[in-house]
Amino acid sequence: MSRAETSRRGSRPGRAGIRDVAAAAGVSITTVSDALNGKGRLPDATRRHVREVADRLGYRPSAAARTLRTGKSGLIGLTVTTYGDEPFTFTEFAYFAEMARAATSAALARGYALVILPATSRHDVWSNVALDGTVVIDPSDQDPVVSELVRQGLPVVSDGRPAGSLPVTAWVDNDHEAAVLGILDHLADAGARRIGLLTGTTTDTYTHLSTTAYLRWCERVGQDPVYEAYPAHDPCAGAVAADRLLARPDRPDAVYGLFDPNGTDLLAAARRYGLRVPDDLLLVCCSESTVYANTEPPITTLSLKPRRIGTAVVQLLIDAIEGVESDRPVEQVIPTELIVRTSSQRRPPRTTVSPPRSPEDR
Amino acid sequence: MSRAETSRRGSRPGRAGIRDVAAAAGVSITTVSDALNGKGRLPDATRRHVREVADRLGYRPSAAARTLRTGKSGLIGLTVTTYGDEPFTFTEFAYFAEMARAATSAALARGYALVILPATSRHDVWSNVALDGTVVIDPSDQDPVVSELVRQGLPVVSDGRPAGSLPVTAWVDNDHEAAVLGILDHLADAGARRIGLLTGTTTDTYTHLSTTAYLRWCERVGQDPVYEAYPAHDPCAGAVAADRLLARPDRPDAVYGLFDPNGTDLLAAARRYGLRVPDDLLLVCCSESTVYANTEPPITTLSLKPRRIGTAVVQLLIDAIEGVESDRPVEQVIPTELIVRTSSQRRPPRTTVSPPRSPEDR
DNA sequence: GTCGTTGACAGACACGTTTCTGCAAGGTCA
DNA sequence: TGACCTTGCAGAAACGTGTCTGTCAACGAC
Repeated sequence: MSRAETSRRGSRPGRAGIRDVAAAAGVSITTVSDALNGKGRLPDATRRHVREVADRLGYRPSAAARTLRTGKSGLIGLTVTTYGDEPFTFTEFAYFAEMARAATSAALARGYALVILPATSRHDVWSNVALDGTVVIDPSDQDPVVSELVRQGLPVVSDGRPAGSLPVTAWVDNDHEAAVLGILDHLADAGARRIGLLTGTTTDTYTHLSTTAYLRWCERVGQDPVYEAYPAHDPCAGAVAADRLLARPDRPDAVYGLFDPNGTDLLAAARRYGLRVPDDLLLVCCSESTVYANTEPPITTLSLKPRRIGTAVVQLLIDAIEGVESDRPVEQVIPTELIVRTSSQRRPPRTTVSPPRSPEDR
Repeated sequence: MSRAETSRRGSRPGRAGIRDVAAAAGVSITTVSDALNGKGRLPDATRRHVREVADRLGYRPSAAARTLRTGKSGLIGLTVTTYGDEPFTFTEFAYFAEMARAATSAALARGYALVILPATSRHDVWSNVALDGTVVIDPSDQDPVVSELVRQGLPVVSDGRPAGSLPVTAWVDNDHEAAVLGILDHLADAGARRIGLLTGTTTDTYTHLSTTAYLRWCERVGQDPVYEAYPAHDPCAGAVAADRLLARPDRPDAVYGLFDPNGTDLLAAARRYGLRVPDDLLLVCCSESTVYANTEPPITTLSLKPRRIGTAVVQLLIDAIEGVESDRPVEQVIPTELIVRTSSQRRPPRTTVSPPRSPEDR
């Protein structure tokens, strides 16, 4: 009687509130909440009745109100690095796309959604969204965003071992040094005498670790380093750097490229200089792209396993958010995979250059 | 005196509320809110003082509370299509990555953040996040998610002209029919006599429109259609389909591939059959990838301009959210760009197959 | 001297949930 | 038969903002 069926003045026609459901079902707000969330102690009949009424009214609980009350939003931030003017860039395209895809998928499977955020400290955007935690990709040393998030008590998991004393909750990374050493050994085994490196000028951990590992390997085997660096976010610069590397007087007979497009860049440069791959030049690059299976010749690639990384990062983050005591280590090293193709293998018996055969020959 | 300096029992050490700021500044909650949001009528001295105190306390307004109060969350959904088991997939990789990048960038520039959501109607995820509006990529006919969102009164902008009578707020798309016709004419001009198509088995609008345009073009010029279809989300199937297309007795002398990896797939298949590109086979594919500038030979590609599309979609959506009366049309057609490279041009004077020359020859 | 007007702020409510506390009815046991 | 527990549900207090309404002092005009 005293209950207001009109659910106050501001009742939007398209949005039914929990009060409307309670009124329509003839029960209290508490009962509706308990029935829909599977809490409290209610007989199944009441539970079913409330659910049926809620469905009929098309009731959707307000995410904002739930977040305000429970303190959990079900949202995870995904922070990506920024280069120069571009407010936001997916460098290492296929890597990031795959990683983001796996992360999104893993998050959704546990009921969370991902919010894409820039690494810049634009407070107005960061503070406008209620996050339960954040995934940070390759944070820089003393990253202010990470510090701020940690200060607020939010868990932060990073893709990439944090440099310095960045206080992240957990991290996942490849063993980049081991990967580079493995590739260099692989190339040396294939007969390379002077191995060159195509690297980046940026200061991220991946570039730094890989370059350092290369330099140390050179020192160990007594080879002079032969490398060219370029800003990795500029695709044209990569082609130029590949060209420079092969134009040097101390031209390498094998090259490892740290970034995704380096394979085609190096292949094109090799063609310009009349170098045959793999006869005159062995080639490996780090890439997640499948195009290298079908280039001429197919190019050996190093996969960083972004899907495993994306999945692992999100699992760790959600474990931390929910306070789950999982048996997952908080510092995970994901093994890389070297996909060996023609470009890094000298053909042991030198066959004639065979013209492609049509399937009828088989 | 009666004011509680301890800000109630549940005061988290890392989180200062608006009450704490008010108490520390010696003013009321109203004054703090007005000072920080630039409303009300306050002397500049008070405004500055409040801001200074808020900064000192590291005050960040609660996004959830603000959303609950104002009804605006500053979040935009980005819905991507789902294929089979994969809960979530970025097909047409580079296209989606570029589109998402541009959309994120445009949204951030206007103070919004993007949430990645699956097209499946998993209500638990959708209703857990407060959205101001949604971008839908290539919605299917009678998409239940779109209907539900519209029913809730949320604006929905689609990338791709909506099929049927889907009630979206606005849409942006390329003129796929014109693009296909342009490519077919381009290939015919280059001397193609029988043009084949590599297409998909999925029912999305892009595939449908492109295939239909191809069939109509064939009918008009009196050519028998020569095409192979495969599930676009399976990369291996693409290679097989490319092989099938070139193995047919009525082998085409030119092929257009609708999907990103088709270029390398077709190139590899052509090599297997001993077909030279472009001499024996003209090639064009739809792709945003830059690898086709450096393949041997470079492959002509059609760009759908995903960055312009991503930007336009977000601008339209935010205009609708904010009720801005912009002069932007609610149905936008973005022109495509054909990047003509070697693979679709017969060399007018038939030169000898020149071995790659080293730069010293120049 | 009183009355409207304006500036500067405070009190209180509402947003829509979740959840703690509590109450009545009915069953069980000493 | 009362003490006590369980069941089924209702009331009301938060969560942290934004904002409407109202108060108090100062001030000029009649």
